[in-house]
Formats: sequence, structure tokens, C-alpha cells
Amino acid sequence: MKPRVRFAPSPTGYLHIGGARTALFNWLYARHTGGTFVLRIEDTDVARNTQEAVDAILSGLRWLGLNWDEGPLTGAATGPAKGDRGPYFQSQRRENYQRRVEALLSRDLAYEKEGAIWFRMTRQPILIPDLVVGDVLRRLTDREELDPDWVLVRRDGQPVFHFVNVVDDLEMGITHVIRGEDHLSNTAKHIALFRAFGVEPPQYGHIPLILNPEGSKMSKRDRGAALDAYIAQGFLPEAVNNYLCLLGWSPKDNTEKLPLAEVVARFDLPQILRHNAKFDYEKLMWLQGEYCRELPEDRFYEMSVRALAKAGMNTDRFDVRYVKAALDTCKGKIKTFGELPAYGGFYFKDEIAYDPEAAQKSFVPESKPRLEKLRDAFAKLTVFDAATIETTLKATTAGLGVKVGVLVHPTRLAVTGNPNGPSLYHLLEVIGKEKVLERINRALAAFPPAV
RNA sequence: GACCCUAUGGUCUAGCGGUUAGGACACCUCCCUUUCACGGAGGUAGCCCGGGUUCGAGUCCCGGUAGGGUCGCCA
Repeated sequence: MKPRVRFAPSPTGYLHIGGARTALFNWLYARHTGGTFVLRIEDTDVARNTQEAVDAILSGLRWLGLNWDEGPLTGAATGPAKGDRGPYFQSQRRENYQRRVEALLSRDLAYEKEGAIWFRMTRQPILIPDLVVGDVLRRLTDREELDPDWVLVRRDGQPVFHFVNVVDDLEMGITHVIRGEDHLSNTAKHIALFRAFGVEPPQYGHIPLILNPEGSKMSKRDRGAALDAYIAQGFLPEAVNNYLCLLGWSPKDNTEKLPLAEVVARFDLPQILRHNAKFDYEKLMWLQGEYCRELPEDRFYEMSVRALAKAGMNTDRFDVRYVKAALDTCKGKIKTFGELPAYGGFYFKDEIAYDPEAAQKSFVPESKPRLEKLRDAFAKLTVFDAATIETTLKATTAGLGVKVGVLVHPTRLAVTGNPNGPSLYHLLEVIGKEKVLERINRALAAFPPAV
């Protein structure tokens, strides 16, 4: 029988990186084994559920490319879904829970107390066979020693997580439960419930947690915790996926950068690590840079244009060849697309704002006549390409008896407003002689007067 | 507090009784480039502690310690 796995988030916040990693591991296992990946929305906490959170889960998974074989097609709880084990929103599965409660009640495996319905929990230690951790014998804690029973249905009629989770896994035919290790202790409750229903529990695989750099569970205030931040900052899903694969799983051969398709082929539960991993934003950023640098041109352009538009820069008013040439000088230099407006925005702006700190260093009285000399040399050029520009600039500095940097820095600042950026000679070529002269003149006017 | 999981450089990890303990990120130095990146060459830095087992333990066992998780009418 082919494995059936699921990702069952509760829509109470944003999709966080730990949830995304759990989804990814389930998806990988399904794809590796030819099994089925189910998405189920656990919206039983009516007080904390939000529609935005549901939408964020669906769009986040789609952005990562983690397509589900069964589950909702839209964020609407009563909307369309694919798969024949639905509904896939727990809020739409009330009758199932009711039926299951009654079954337990009728066999005295559950009872009512103080308006809630309680499960008669075994006092015996429960063996949790775990595909990742190994066999775990869970004993009662001292608190449970007093009374191991636990609530199935709250006084307000709402069934609790442990109950609905088990009922749904049972009815949806889930064969492997791959989830965070924070559920390991609670698995004893789940196993006992499955047995109460007369069925053997699914197989479990508890994966290690993702910790923040301080060493505790990632929370929303931690940098890098929210998936939508990556989307907003112009990360690439392949980079995020790749990094997430490396947190808690290892290809065992020192490979760091590997495409998802290869992970699908190599992924399996036994190679999942047993210890928690701290989230390393820098390493994710490194992978992001790697993937960004290798992006095919058309995708790079497409994402660049979108990032610029988001920052209010409309590239449509420029010639396509100009846009492409401009973006070419940025490719391989930026890591995320969120950096692009600040890095290469000068290509698409009319007014250049000078970096104040750099202006103080470069726009000094003694460099004014030098920059004027360069401007005059540029003005005489009939060919304005990178090579000619470089030769001209170097000849000018040589004539002045100064280092190349003496002209490079003020020129860059005058034309781009930034202390650094794409190759100066190439960016000047792209911008074109006319605009370059214009910008140099404008900068010259901004120079402080000589004393 | 009880129960459970875990323990290799700052971080992610390889290792599965005999290795000069390997790789990656980060960091430092140099080269390339008089921007910033990329790239190249070096470098600093590690087996939590204590007992066993063994001719020999990062590797196996036990005990500490430390970190994490769980003990809700949250999920």
C-alpha cells in the first residue's frame, strides 16, 4: 500500500518556517515513495482561526511548490476540494467527531464530567515506535499519575486537537504521521485513542525542531520565522526549500546545494537527524545568492521587473533592451530581489539622491575640477561603450596624475547616488552618454563651494 | 517537579572501534578588481564531563551535566 501522509496546520497565524519544513518533509516522503500528500486544515480553534492564515498556508505551499494530491483548492472552508476523503477543513467534519464520540461513550471508553467528555486513558506506559527516533517508552508524568484521563470534547462542544487529529488521520487513511518532535510525548494519547477505535495507529516519524539562534523554539518575533517574509523580500522558493531540507535531514555526502528533484530521489526517514537545529539566516542567504546568480535570464528579468514595480518603479516606460542591459549589470550582484530597487533603481529614476555619507567623502572641492575634466572627455566621445569609457577615465586620471579611484568614486556617486553598485564602466554605457553628462553636471552643481 | 528526546568548531553537518576528525556557512589574511559582489589561495576554531567495555573509543554501555520538548476544556 502506498503511503498517505498529510500536512495539517491550524490557521491561527502565519505559515512559519517550522510548519513549512514539516510540509516539505511530508511532501518529500510522498513524492519519494509515490504516495499521497494530503492537506488538511485544522480549524477547530474558532477563536483564533483567521481567513488570512488559511490563505497564507495555501499560497505559501504553492509558492514553495509543495503541491498536494488531496485537500482544499481554495481557502474557503466550504469551497471546492480534490480527493474523496474530504471535507478537508475540520470545521466541516463535525458529524465524524460526533459519531466517534458516541462510539466511545457507548463502550464506556469515554465519559462525561463537568460538561466535557473525557477519554479513559490507560495508565500503562505506551511504546511509541518511531521511524526517526526509534522506540520510545512513554510513562506517565507525575501529574498524569494523579489522573491520566484527558478531554475529548470541551464543555462548549468543541472537540480538542488530539481527538480530531486522530479521527481524521484514521478516516483519511493516513499511514505515516511525520510531524515535529514537540508532538512526541503526546503521541501516547494518540496511540491509545487509535486502539480505543480498534485500529492500529499509523507509523510515526518525529522530526527535530527548528530553533532560533538563541536555542529555543522559533517564534514569530525571530528573524526568518515567517514564510511570507521570504516571499515579500524576493527570495527564491528553491533556495528556501534547499535550506529547509538541510535542517534536520542530510544527504550524508557533504552536498549542500541540491535541487528538489534530487532530494525527492534521496530523501527517506532513516536519514532524518535526531537533534534540533538552529536556524542560520546567513547560510540560507548564501544558498539564496547561489540560486539567484544561476537564474535563467528570463526568470531573472521577470522577477526583477516585478520587484521594481513593487517599489514603484515602472520599467514599461523604458526600452526593453535598455531594461535588459540594465538588469544584466545587476545579475550576480544582488542576492534577493528585494535588494534590487536600492541597488539598480538608479537606472529607472530621474532624480538621483546622493548617499550622504559617500557624498561627504567624494563630493569634495578638489575633485570638482577633476570631474569636470572627465565630463569634458566623455563629451568628446563618439563611441560610448564600456571599453572606451574605461580607457577615457583611466587616461584622464593619468593626465591628472591621480589614482583611478579618485574619479571612479565621484562618478559612481554622481550617476547612481550609491557608493557601490554594478561595474561603473558598464553602467555608464547602459545609461548612455547624454544622461551620464546630465547627471555629472547635476552632481557638479551639488558640490560644496571651494574655500 | 515528573516524563521524553538530544549532545562533533560560533552555526549546519560527515563520521558509524584504529582518520593528520572531512565538508559547508560565518569570521580573519592574501590574490583578483582601485566600488560591491563572484572567484582563487591560505587561516583561526570542534568530538560536554566522569566512569566503564576494549589492545584501542568522537564512535559501544552507565552516570552526570547542559539544551530542547511535553505534562491545557491551545494546536
